Amino acid sequence: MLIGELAQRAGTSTRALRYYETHGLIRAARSANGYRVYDEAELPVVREIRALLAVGFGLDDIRPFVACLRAGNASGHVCPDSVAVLRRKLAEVDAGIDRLHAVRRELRDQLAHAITNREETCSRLRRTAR
Amino acid sequence: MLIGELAQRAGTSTRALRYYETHGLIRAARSANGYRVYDEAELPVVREIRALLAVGFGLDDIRPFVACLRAGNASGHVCPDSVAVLRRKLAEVDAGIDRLHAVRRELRDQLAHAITNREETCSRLRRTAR
DNA sequence: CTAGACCTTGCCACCGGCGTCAAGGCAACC
DNA sequence: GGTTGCCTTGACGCCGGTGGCAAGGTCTAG
Repeated sequence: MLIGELAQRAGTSTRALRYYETHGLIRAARSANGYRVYDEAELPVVREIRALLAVGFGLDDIRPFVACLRAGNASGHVCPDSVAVLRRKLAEVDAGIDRLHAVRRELRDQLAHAITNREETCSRLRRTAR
Repeated sequence: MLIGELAQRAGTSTRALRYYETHGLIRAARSANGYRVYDEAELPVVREIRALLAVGFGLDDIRPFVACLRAGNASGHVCPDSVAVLRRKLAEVDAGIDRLHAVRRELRDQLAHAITNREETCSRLRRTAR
């Protein structure tokens, strides 16, 4: 399988595949003319990468999942390193949610305050506009 | 007031202040030797910029708030344009929260699934490790 | 006079996951 | 042999808010 076919079957671009390779996530043999030749087993690896990227993982986070898949597991999630990353990401997401809630609260307060004070203060703006 | 003093009083760097200036957010007169000279009124403007940046606004979003402050309002939030930005940001934050909740759900499922299947699949990894 | 503490403009680096050329080689078909 | 369509490496762009450095001007205290 050449890079174009793998890209198409995995729903990504050849550019992305080369990028994953330079970062040690996928492997390719080379044919006589220098073309990358992929084993069928790379397809689930690429799909795993894409799925994890879509969830918000970085390439470094994804590495243990790939290693887990290569070790013969049906899922890349079942190995200790993967689980550790999953736990960490879950904590990060929780922190992100908390942060966004804090931001949301502040935005709501500011918005409420702005609307309450709109009448008295905007008269000044209207004078300026004239 | 020179740029160093303004930076210190606003809790930021001279580099940031020059950046804000190139993006039309703050203003400075020039002294005979070419130094930027800031009016006292720039201090609350810079503070507003910093506060909004900290909440996650981009410089473009901040512009209407600055204009509102310059129009003489005690708060930069009370003008229609600012309110529109606040509303938009609030919607964006809500969307972000929803997205993170979806990610969180998926992570929890994957984590649960990984732990459930750990025993049967990790034996294979242990064999590989030897 | 000199050291050092300001100030000036300008440009490169960063982060991350690519997109998008550029310039070229190789394969297959008409 | 020319066109088309694959492939190769390499390098720049992006986004946004800085940090940091270079090379220089300016002001002040000792």
